[in-house]
Amino acid sequence: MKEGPDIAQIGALIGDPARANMLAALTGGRALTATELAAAGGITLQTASTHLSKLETGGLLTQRKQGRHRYFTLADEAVARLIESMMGLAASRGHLRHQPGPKDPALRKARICYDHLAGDYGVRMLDSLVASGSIDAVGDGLAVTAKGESDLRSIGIDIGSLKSSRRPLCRSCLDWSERRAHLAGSLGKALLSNFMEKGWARRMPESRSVIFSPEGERQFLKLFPLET
Amino acid sequence: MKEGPDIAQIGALIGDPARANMLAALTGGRALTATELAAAGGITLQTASTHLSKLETGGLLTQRKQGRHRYFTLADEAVARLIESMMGLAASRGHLRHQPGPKDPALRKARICYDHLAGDYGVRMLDSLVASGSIDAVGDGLAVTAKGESDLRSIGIDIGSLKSSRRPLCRSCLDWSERRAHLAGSLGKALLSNFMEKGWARRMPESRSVIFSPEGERQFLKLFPLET
DNA sequence: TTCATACTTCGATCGTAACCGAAGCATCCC
DNA sequence: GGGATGCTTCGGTTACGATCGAAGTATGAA
Repeated sequence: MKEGPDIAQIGALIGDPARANMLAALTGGRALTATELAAAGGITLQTASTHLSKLETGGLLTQRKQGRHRYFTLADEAVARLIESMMGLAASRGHLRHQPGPKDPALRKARICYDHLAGDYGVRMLDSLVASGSIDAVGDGLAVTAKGESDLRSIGIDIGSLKSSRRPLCRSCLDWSERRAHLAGSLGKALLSNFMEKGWARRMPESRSVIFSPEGERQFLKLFPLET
Repeated sequence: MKEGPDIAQIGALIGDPARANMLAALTGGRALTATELAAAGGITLQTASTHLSKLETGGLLTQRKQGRHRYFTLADEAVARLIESMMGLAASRGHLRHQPGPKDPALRKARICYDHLAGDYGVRMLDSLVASGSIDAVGDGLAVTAKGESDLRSIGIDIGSLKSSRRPLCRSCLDWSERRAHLAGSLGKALLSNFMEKGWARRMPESRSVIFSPEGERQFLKLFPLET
């Protein structure tokens, strides 16, 4: 029975609460320093340091020195997907870190998932893109249609240049709060940065929440209507 | 930073080597007894018992009493997917339980992944189905075409009845040995059972290996040719 | 009933790893 | 240079959980 890859190492790395919290914080997509991650994990800097080196040698994180800071990121999009899918499973099994509180609503409405939009608004956006025929949903897979390509160009997104990257253009990502798919991949990322550049939305510091301005919200809801 | 689902619980469950081995064994899709799982985990029956109850209350396993036996299965296809994707990640990070040994080749060639065919043959089958136009690959998603529906019917698989199940018809599943996608979902399952009913292939006891008979292998390779 | 098998629960041991205080480097600023 | 900040390494404590022996419960067989 000693065959195949070793799941236990990765499981154990994620299995420690402090480390899990740090990883969850990094799902926000931002590179964070050791000190910030220590706070996220609820531990002292020394302890965080050893945890971080374990996560790095385990291949889940990469670090980048910048001056006297050390910035940590998830090693890979694959890691981000694993974390998100574990969140999905955990949510479906009722393993919650706390009961839904007052801070949750904003998070459920719109938040960052690695580098794209998640939560109610993320799900709505994908639904709307599919309903309008901009994106073709086949099974689990997503593809931009010709109509979608021109529609998206009109709001300032060039599909052609996105296609050239090695990263998949569209990918569906299971949303742990909505339990439905939202849009990941390079297009998901491009859309979110587009909103932020236009000033429609901005990130909250120290959190994964995404806040829409009143005008941005109006535009967003108009651009991605819900058909009833 | 106390927001969202608790990954650590699930990670910790998978993080113990004995439990990880038991879960990996269950990825074979068979229901296994506590005694068999104890052997798979390399531990005594008492220890296995406590592990199994933890896994069950954690929502990763379900058990079914049958006489004086207790049969355990993965709770869900979602759990199976998580385990497989962790295997993929572990393999890509070089976390191997042992160096490739003499027993590996059969496993790399064809093995069970929950309930469908994986390994070299699994990847080949999907490639061939896509190349022949039986399956449409859009991004990560897969869909059966009209041609595929009739082709598959001719080998004894009724897509119509599969569609009625709640489970997705096609799903791509990342193969940890080939690092490419193979076919999962109810169609993947149906194809494998079709091969076994025809006597083309059978499972090895105590292992995830799938062994093709000489005639079965001939037929399989003819049915799913590799275009060069 | 008696015995055997399959499994669980109890109790105790033991190892490992998480943790923090303190000290040690490295980098930046003045 | 001196002093601050960011992080790592060391050492020692502590706590949790994995482990197994032994005893207990349930099911089946004789």
